[in-house]
Amino acid sequence: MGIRYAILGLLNYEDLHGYRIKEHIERNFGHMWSINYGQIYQNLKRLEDEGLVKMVEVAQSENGGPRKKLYCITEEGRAEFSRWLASSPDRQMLLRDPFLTRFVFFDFGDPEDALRLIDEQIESYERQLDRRRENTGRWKQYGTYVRLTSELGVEFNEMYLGWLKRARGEVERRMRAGAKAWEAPPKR
Amino acid sequence: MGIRYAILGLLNYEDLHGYRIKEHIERNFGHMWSINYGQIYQNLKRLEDEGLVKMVEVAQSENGGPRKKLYCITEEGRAEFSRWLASSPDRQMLLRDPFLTRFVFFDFGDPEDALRLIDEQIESYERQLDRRRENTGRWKQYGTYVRLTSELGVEFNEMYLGWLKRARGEVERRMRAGAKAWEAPPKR
DNA sequence: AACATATATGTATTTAGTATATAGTGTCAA
DNA sequence: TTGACACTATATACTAAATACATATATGTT
Repeated sequence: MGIRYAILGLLNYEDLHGYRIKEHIERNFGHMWSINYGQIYQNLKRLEDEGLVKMVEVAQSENGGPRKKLYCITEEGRAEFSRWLASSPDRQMLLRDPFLTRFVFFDFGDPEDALRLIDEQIESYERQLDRRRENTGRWKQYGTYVRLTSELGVEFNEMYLGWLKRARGEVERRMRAGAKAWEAPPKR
Repeated sequence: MGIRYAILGLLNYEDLHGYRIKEHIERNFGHMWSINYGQIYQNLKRLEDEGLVKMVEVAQSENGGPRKKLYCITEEGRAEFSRWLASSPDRQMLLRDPFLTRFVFFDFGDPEDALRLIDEQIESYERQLDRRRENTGRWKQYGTYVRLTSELGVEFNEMYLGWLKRARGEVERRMRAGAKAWEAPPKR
């Protein structure tokens, strides 16, 4: 029930259709937020059933093309969104990372594999940090809260890159020292 | 398919049953990892069907009590775990936070509500940081990778608390200045 | 003509997460 | 002594989220 309110929140800014919502989220929250069409269209349908949004089908452009369903938030929608916004979040932050899930178990793995995976992460997050910094300007127009959130994104990225590089150093030093003979388990 | 390998990973250390696995995860990863019995028992069953773990039913203790199903990793299981461990993660980090989801939209809300929610977060993360710092010692026995991961947890927590406090200051200052008259939407 | 790309929506399936049911044992207090 | 509560243990039902796949039209390119 989080996507539901994120969509409702975006509709506070302007009327949108599914495709544009995905584009918007990708562009603005793409770092920590990746969303799928399936999730969007299902949520839009349900929001409409509940009367929190209204839908009008419109042509894509003068030249035709697939028609789009433009959604606009209703008064009921705004009221429901306000209630949610002021309510205390019921859950803690959720962080799930397929890299970290592997990393924490690497005492059972080959340090060389660990180094390779770390390097992949460093490269990926360095590119991400560049993009985030480029975008900070654009986010300012949305107001204080959006700007602060984007700053959090940058700070997180910097912190994480720092940790990755430190971890890399430790793993490499430990590997060179040959501190622990790593034994491959049987492959079959 | 992440929980599956996390369970397999824990079984590398020692034989475990469902209840103990949850306890283990809660104790050691409880900050960023919360798992549910439903997920554990389903995954254990499936792992057994696939021959990656073996199960023996044993009594709980001498005094009786509900019997437990003790799971142990097989050779096939170890091989499959090794393959997974060395494979490049297919997805990016996933961060989902019901507080941040609200925060980013607070240009449509009452700053006083924002302050209240921020204060709740600060209190919660300050307690969490204390617990994490207490635990760092215990984690060291598990090796370099577990220790590094726990250090990441602490660094993340410190960074996030810093951001929360800065954000609080900005919101408060902005509110006092009355920079923007906030208008409540119709409640009904 | 064939192919890629962009716009647009939708369904099906799998995985993750939440809630709740069940059941035995031990403990402490009213 | 019984009854509430906590602890150990497993299991199922249900909801939400995430992924994969399917469809359709228009534009530009080779």
